[in-house]
Amino acid sequence: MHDIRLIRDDPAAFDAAMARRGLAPLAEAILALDSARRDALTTQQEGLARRNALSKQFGDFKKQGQNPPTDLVAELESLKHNLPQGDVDVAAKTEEIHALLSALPNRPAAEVPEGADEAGNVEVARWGTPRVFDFPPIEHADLGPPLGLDFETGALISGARFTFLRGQMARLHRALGQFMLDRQSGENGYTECNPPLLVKDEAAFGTGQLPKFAEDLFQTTEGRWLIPTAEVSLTNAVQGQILSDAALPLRMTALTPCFRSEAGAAGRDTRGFIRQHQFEKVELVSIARPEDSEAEHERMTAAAESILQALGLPYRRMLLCAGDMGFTARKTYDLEVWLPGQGAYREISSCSNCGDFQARRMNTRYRPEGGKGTEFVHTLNGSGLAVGRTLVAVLENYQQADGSVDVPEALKGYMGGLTLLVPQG
RNA sequence: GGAGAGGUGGCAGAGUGGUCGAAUGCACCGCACUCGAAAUGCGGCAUACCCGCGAGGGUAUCCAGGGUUCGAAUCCCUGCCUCUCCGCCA
Repeated sequence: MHDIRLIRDDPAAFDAAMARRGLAPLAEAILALDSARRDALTTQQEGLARRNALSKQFGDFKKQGQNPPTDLVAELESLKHNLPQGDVDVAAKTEEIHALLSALPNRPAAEVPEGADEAGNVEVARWGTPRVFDFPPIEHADLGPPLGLDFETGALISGARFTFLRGQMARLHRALGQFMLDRQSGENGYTECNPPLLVKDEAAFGTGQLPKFAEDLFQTTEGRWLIPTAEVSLTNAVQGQILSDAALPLRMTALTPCFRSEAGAAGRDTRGFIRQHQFEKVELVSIARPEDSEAEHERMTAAAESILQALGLPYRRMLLCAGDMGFTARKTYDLEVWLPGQGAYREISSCSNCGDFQARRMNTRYRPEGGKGTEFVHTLNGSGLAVGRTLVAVLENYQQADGSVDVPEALKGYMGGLTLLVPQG
């Protein structure tokens, strides 16, 4: 959500920022609405002030046992008749401008590169050396089934984009989640959380899924939304709050299932475990002071990278261009892991600084120490990491010629003695 | 799911139709006293928005939304949430 004052102060800069996202100029229309709303509001407030004053007189007459003069009564009568319409007028204009503003994406940070889509993303770092295979590495979709990655049963009971994990594969999946959560809540200093997976409209609005992206979510019959990421639950944990300066930064992590309808992704990644309706992810969320959010973003990205490094998975860090960033982000790093079976880098984590964009939607503020009043916090979120995609990366990077898969050193303590995944039947 | 109680400022907690944006206590900030601190005294201390160059003025907010009334923290309805008891249940 944008600060309307920012648009009033510099409409051209606002339009320029939206243009980077590929949007047509909007400031003029917004400001016209804003001006109409304020006119209506001022008129209404003058009416209310008049009513309050007259009501006081009315009460004074009554208290002295006198009947209020008829012209006083008449004016009150007319105010009583007219004020509700003024309310409706103001509410309608407020709603109109709110609807418009809440559907606009965040302004990209200055250092975010120009670009319309992923082709404009910039590689800023690369870690690890892809392993040299003495046999042709295969994709996880072919490698996985004999190891317990059961796409058929997933499709049987739930349909496309659902997978059933069995035996050693289920164990490896669990090990990955536990390992990541331990790492983030331990060394990396995030507080482990176990949040609700179903949330109210307000929460989905706060993190930006609503009103624009409802079709990407699953909704229960009684109206709650299944979280598409724990970002929604963790970030909204501070909705409506005024935090103390000393409490910041707030760092939270959670391992949760995530649910996505994948509307609009028809035909993409239909094979394999990359794009599922349900997947697990360790999420990182930080609530930070504005002046610290830049550094916090780097710290968070490093926390996500620490998992890839510990698992020995080569990756690169991409700085997303303006056109490829998510709705709420002002700056985003994607981590892309090397998948030798596909011969490509694939997204496995996305770490975003949302600035005060979500904080405004949630109305989350803090009291700066020594300062006056309150200020919106900055929110950040990142995957640390997506468990399913990490499973894919482990399979493809640690595969052997005979179709077995080595368990990475870092996971051995989580595997109950299992050090090698072996094809069954 | 059934029955009951309740939701007031950072916290606790008064307030049942106008004099209430709201007593009091605690916390916090400033000043005084003090070598300093504590104690004490005095003063201050909600949020958002609108008008105004400013000084300042105004509006709204006592969970939320409706309603009654000239006027609602206070009365009525609905919803949400919390607590207690019962039922069911992992």
